[in-house]
Amino acid sequence: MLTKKAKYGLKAMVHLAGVRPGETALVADIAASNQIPKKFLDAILGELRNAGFVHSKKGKGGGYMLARPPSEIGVGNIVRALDGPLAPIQCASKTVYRRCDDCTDETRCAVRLVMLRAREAIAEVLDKTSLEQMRGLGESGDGVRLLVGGGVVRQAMDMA
Amino acid sequence: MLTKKAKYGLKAMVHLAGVRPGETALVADIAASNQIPKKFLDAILGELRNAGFVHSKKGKGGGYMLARPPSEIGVGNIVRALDGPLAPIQCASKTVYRRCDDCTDETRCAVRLVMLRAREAIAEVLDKTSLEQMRGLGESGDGVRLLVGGGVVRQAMDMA
DNA sequence: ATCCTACTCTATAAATCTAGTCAACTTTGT
DNA sequence: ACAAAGTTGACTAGATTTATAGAGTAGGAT
Ligand code: FES
Ligand code: FES
Repeated sequence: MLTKKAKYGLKAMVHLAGVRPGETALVADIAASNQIPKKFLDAILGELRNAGFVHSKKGKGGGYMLARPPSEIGVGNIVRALDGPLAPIQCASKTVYRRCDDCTDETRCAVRLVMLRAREAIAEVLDKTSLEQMRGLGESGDGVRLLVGGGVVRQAMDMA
Repeated sequence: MLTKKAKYGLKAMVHLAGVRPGETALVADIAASNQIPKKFLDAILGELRNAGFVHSKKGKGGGYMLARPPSEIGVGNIVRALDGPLAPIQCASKTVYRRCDDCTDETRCAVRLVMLRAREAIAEVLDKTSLEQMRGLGESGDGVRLLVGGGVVRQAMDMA
């Protein structure tokens, strides 16, 4: 189960992907727009900054902005930065593998082998979806239309 | 991330799938074989019993046994019983859907739409794998060939 | 009767989620 | 140069869930 930290982080990133490039968004605004506890979002954006996903600027006119264009940011990596490995279990992770103390033969552990497949399935979805594509999902009329490639889409709008 | 409860539960179920039909396995034995804290496993098997996956018998010669043949038990349902919905986020669950308080328009929420796809991918793996098949994974020599005791099923394993 | 086994209840340590307070930095007005 | 206001950042703290341990209770076999 995704933690609220990751959920809020993703919502914030989607929000940031919606501001015009070069401009910043205030934590207070992001929090209000998405109904996220402000102080929690503070900490989350701090982690995303340390992980290199966003840049921050203090003082008047400050705020947060994406560090790279949203088409180059993978959803899976955002989740990894906030919630750790995608794999349901650490011994099935490819990025942050860690042995299970309680399994003697990892290569024949049924649980691990099933979860490896699950990890593959999750990564297939999350790592092949860019932040831009994810944002596009929410923009499309009724969520049925899929978008292809990284090229895209409508750029207008941002809620007031 | 799968909790340890589910991980231990799955290991216990695999163990139970390995005893001869009609016979029982002791909690102490399952715990020792799989290096699971006994008292925790006690509670886990209790939940699995309440969920109807296993039967228990007290007294000498007692223990636990599967309630149905392992080929009729889906791995996804075991996980659901212990850790709740497979979906990374509740609003993306099909079995235990619950609205997000913090999202105004659920049908256009980018986070939900992505997680809906993730849920689909996870369910595809976990719901189409039976306990028997999962156990078979651990039995096979190196994960490429897999034979299942009883009715032999050959199953190609894509990735590694 | 007594042994074996599942079951229940209570308790402790860690992680998660949320709020509050104050400190550090950056721009702007004078 | 200086003060003030706007903004992120860091530190503490309480409520809730997760993971584990201990002691003891209840039910069944011989
Ligand atoms: S090796 Fe990780 S669950 Fe068995
Ligand atoms: S509706 Fe659940 S995350 Fe938006």
